Amino acid sequence: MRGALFSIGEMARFNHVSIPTLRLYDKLGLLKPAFVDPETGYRYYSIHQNARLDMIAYMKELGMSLAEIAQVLESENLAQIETILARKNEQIHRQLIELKEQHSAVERALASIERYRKSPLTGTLSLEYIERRYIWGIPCKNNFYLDGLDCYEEELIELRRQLIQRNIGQIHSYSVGTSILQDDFQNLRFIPHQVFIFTNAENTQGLEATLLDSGMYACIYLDGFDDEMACAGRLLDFCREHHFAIVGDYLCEVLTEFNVFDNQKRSMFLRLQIPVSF
Amino acid sequence: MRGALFSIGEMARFNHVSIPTLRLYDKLGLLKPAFVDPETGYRYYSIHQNARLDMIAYMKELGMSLAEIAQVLESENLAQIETILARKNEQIHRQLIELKEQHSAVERALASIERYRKSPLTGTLSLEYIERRYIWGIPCKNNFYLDGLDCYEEELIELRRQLIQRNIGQIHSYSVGTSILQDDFQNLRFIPHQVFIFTNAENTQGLEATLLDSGMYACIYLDGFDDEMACAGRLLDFCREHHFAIVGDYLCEVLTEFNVFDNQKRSMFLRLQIPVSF
DNA sequence: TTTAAACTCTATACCAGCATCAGACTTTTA
DNA sequence: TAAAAGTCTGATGCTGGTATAGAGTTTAAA
Repeated sequence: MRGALFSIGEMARFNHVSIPTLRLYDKLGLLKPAFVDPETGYRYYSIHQNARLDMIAYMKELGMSLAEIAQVLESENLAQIETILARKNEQIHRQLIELKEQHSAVERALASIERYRKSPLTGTLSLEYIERRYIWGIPCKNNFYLDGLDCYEEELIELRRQLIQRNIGQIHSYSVGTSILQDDFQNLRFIPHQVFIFTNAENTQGLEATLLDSGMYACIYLDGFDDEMACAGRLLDFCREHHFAIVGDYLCEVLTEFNVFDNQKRSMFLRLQIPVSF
Repeated sequence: MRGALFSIGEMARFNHVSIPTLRLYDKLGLLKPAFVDPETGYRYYSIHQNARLDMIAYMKELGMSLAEIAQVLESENLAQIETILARKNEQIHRQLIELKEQHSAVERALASIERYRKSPLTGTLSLEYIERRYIWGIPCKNNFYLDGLDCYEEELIELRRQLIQRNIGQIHSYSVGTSILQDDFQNLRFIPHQVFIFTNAENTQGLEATLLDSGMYACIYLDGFDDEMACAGRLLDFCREHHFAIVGDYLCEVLTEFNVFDNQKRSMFLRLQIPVSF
């Protein structure tokens, strides 16, 4: 037992921490060695100091920072530990929520890629039943059909600004869309009405989201905004050929964004939609 | 619009990031400005680059590191995103489990302090009903009753080692105890039998924990190991006076450890227990 | 046109909780 | 007695930025 004193390496092994960690704790005053050789500076620890190291490890497990731990160890105040623990509890709660959101974001991202893989080819026309959705957005100030993508970006900037103002930070967790009023669309007047995010009833804290009821939609898939107007025209033709009655506004839904690979322009996969009845 | 180019400050405002962040992204190659004035070094961004910044923010929300993001942006490979996302999903899962454990550890700590507050004074004898518990431990090699606290520390080191070997790292989340065989105890032979942790059926992955059935226990509370033998003696007397039949091994349970305030010795609050029947 | 205000540049340090060196010294083992 | 293993101090790096300092640039008002 050599007088019940251990070298730093032994102490590290016993307590399953690293040597630099012990040196750090020494420097921070969390755990001073029981004895330091004044000649060589070698650190020697007593076996009793395991207890202190246990306590440090425990507090670390509770998620406390070394500074907090040092504070507690110094103040020797039980009530303060309780305060810190209560605070830590709240923090864990927040982290838990954040992590869950992250998790669902990742799931959505994976689903989105999957969906892109299985989506029909660009230009495909279809008639689909779409479940009820909610949207929240702002009116468009510019006409990006006339003035190009720059204006669309400006609308997005404004939408983001407003969302952040309402404490809905994570715009990326939602998919974006734009609309044209029914009447305008039926006459092929490409005048943007709204730019919005799709949301669900749950996460509309503070937002008065608009309900889009479930129903049949005439749809066309395409990648990129460039062909939107042409495709929208085809979609209208499609409706007329089959004598579908248009019963609502035109929607352009961004299914997946792949602006990863291009720092010049957004490249997206879109689904244009018109609600119809028969 | 000045040719659709923005200064770094404007870009930062539009996208709700800080200027240093943009500079960092530039340096890391995540987002190079569309134009850099070769004379002044001023950065100018195109409005189209919002999309790229969106994507970066999105990937950050998914919990990816900047290095990972750079990798994806460089490789331009969709399959790789999927790989990274899947990996991230696992990581989130692990973090979630960890966080939940942390949470319950904090709760236990708070409960433990509460319990300490409400525990009887040291030396109090009592007869208590204790719910069923599980323990897992190792035989004692040394007699810490004879050889002092140092030997107890050695046992703890070994217990910890074995637990870590079995992937039960967080010993601090459990409370510790020691036992003496019934026969030894009844003859006041202080020969440690086991050192163990209290656990519950759920988290005994891989451990064959021993069941301690519910029942009545004669108990005595005390703070610190120093008086354990004396108190154990009083406990035995207590049983004999009241004609309790001892029906199992003697247990010494560490209710709360306050090794915070003392780097020389552990200071604990203990409950000595003997299962009895009438 | 001048001047002041606002902006931007680079470079550096800082945060936590260590890990990982380098270069010099000490202890233990063969 | 020499070699191997251990330890010392001090510096540097990691992440995702923030916050400085000191110098230069752009923009707006006077």
